[in-house]
Amino acid sequence: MERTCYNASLSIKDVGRSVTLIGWVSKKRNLGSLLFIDLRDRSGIVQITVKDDVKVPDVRNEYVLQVKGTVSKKDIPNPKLKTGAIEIIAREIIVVNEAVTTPLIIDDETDALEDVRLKYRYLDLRRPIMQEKLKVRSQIVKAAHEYLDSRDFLEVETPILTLSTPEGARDYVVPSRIHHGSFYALPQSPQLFKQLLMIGGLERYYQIARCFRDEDLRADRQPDFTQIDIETSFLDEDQILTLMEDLLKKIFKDVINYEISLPLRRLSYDEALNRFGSDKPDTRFGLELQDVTNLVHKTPFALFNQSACSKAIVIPGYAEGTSRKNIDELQFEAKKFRLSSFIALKVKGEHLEGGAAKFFDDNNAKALISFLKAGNNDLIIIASSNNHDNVCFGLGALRTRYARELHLVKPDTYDLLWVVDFPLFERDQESGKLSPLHHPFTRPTPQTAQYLESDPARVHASAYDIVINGYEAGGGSLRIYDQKMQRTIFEVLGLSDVDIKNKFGFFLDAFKYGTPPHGGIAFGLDRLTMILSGTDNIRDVIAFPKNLRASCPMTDAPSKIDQEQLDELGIKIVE
RNA sequence: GGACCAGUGGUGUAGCGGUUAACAUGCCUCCCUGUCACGGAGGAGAUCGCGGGUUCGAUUCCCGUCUGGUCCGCCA
Repeated sequence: MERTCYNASLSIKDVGRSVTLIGWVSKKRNLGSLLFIDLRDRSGIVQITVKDDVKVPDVRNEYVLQVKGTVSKKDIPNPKLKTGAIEIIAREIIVVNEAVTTPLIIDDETDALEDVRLKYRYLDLRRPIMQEKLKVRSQIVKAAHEYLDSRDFLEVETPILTLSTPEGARDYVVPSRIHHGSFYALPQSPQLFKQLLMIGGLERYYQIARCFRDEDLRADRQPDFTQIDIETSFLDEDQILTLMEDLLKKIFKDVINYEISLPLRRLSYDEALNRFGSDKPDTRFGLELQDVTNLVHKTPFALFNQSACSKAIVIPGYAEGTSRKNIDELQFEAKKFRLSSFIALKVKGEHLEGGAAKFFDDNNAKALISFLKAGNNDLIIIASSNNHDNVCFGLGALRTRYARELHLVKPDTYDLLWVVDFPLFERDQESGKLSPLHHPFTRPTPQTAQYLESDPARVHASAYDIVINGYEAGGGSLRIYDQKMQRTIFEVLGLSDVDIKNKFGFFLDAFKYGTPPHGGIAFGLDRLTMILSGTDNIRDVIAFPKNLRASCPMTDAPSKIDQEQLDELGIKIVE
């Protein structure tokens, strides 16, 4: 179709030019013998002015129009529009296609709720704000391509139909027609393949990789998501982190023109947990956790003096207006984070108020207030338990909650850091079983590898997470490249010989043939896009996402399939 | 698997033991030559998610259920 240019490319410099534009009717204002049409294309909106000497067909919202006319200067510009200084005096208006009334208002300020937007996603995507987010996503990918290409990385695709492996998330599973009773799995990540590419001598690989995990969804979690997946050979941890910092720097610069200063801070897992109560801390605000175990041990309060760990956070100025009810709500909230209870104390000058204040004599109260550097009207929250991690994670959750409530985070600020030096394993609190904190291919640190069999909890991992604004935006590690060590890890994790052989036999086999030391990382493209486009909803940065029940409101997937298909696959549905 | 919140014209909300179910926006018709959130006049459009219960009477209260969202578990 004939088209001179995009709407928003026109400016005062084009006055007098004859143009042909194509777009959707965003809005019309009919003044009788004068008609204004806001014509929207991907670039933006321009005003079409139709005078009464021009024959106008029936034009309604979201009709597709081709408009021929002349660019003209407006007497009174509209400052709200990029093209506000000009208008197009129409010569001819052609209706390319008609539209019925849309179920949602196509505007950044749409009033539709999310399920309506998802059902009519193709209309939702017409909203400029949505297109902007997809543009950010595309630009991140472009920056990654450019950077990684320039550093000799090769983009390689790995299978979507692959082998189901135990552990980790639940697999999405695909039945085999040729092999009845056998199933492919969709990859939870290309982990094994990218390591095999290193063994295959590729040295530097990347992929914009689709990953699938059949777990419950969240505001920042989809079952079908995308990673910028990277693997390298012969680089040590510092070299990998440096390379990846440069990639992040380019992404932030190219996409939002934001300079991040390098090198990024590194925080050990231990420090992150103890200071911020999280393995993905948002350090744009304070409210740090402080250890008060020794201080509160002196009080005659059983919770305090019988708990191995007591930590506190101080909420500035929050004592005023904090009622019994607020605290109860918070207690309820805290229970979700395995924090069975906490103590709230209000600071009034040099005294404490609140239920547990009676356990503090003047000296202890003063000591606590001065140690925490708490001021008048601050609220002190103390969590105590024999489980150190629960205290930390629980307070960490309350910490972010208060930061949100008190607006302690400035918008458009970015906080990037590495969390490093993770434990290799974590122990399940109920079953006591060991499981890998990262994944079972993570290399133990040289200093701690010796404890693998004797005291696995003591082993640390050569692993790193990139944390941006409190989101885990990516994670990686150096990988095991020694067959014997890989087998030992599987055994420590409790895998039987049969399991090891069936699930990882091909993988372990490959290690024999000169495996290079290697390591890599995967960035969550969806989360990066969320961060750089300022949304906390992952569905906003995916063109056609699933809802919380993992179905697609537009296509109604997943769906039943007919009997013929089931028969072909040798599958019987049990009702 | 669990907790919490919500479900009322196309869309988003208000309401409340008895209403002609309100408002905004969208939609339709008419008027309007400088609008840009145009304005003016009129109009259509809702079995108040579904099922049951309490009640003389339920959109409103109770129970169940479904749907959507937020969170916990889960996400190697």
